[in-house]
Amino acid sequence: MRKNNTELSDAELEIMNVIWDSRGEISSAEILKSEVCRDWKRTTVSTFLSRLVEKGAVNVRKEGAVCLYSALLDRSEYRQKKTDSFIKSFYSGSAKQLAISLLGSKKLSKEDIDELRKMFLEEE
Amino acid sequence: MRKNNTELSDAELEIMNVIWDSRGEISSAEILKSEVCRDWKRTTVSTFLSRLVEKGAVNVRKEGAVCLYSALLDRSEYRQKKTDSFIKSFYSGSAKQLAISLLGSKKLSKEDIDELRKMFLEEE
DNA sequence: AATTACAGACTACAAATGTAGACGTCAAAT
DNA sequence: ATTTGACGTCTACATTTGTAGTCTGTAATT
Repeated sequence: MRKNNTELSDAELEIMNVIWDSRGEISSAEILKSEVCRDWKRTTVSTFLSRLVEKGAVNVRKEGAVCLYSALLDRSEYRQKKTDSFIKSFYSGSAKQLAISLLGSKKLSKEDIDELRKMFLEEE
Repeated sequence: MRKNNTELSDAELEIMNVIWDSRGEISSAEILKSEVCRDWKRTTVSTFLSRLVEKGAVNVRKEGAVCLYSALLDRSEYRQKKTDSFIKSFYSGSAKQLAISLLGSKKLSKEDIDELRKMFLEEE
């Protein structure tokens, strides 16, 4: 997996998530079948795929008439990078503020909070 | 403050943050002086401002020859919306996963973690 | 072999975005 | 009053992004 400064558009990221989820190689037919692609035409998805390849985020291998795609861009690395810039843009760079916001947002269940608290306790 | 479906570009958001930070009215001269605008030409910033007004995110009032800008878009609301979609895009919709990632990311100091743990305890 | 059904490549095009020059104007300094 | 300087508006343009049609070749079907 390489470390680069790729930037993905929203649509590209959605496709990328499908590829990442596949862990390995996935055909465009498979990708097409995924939920996220429901509202896109075949050729639209193809365009996104080509752009992902252009950007070096994805590798393509031809198997007969079909193309098989696999991720080159590292998921955690990219996620981390985007999380950092997200925090910078929306929480003045304060991860703590984001954490507080999550806590107040009702997006965490009682169990989540309980589990997280335990993790927080181990963090000493 | 209105509730709408405004979407801001990266550059627009940076300007918007300056306006939000000002709490009230701010002139373009002031905005220009801010750190984020360091690498932009005056007219570039002006363009962003116009677009923010077009999008209904910002109100403009003329005071003599100068324009004074103030936020119409609600900051917390927008932040919350973007946080939700961020979590969806990068953490499969799991706020917990994001929280865990924050914990592991070294972006929280010991004190932060301590404080957060206390907040977590109150959350029962 | 001829036909049909996919799948990949190429081309196109509008909207959004980043970037900024040119021009006009109002206010301040001379 | 004239000049200078700051600021606002308008226009422009390249790039990126979303969206997809068409053309072409291969694969499966009859």
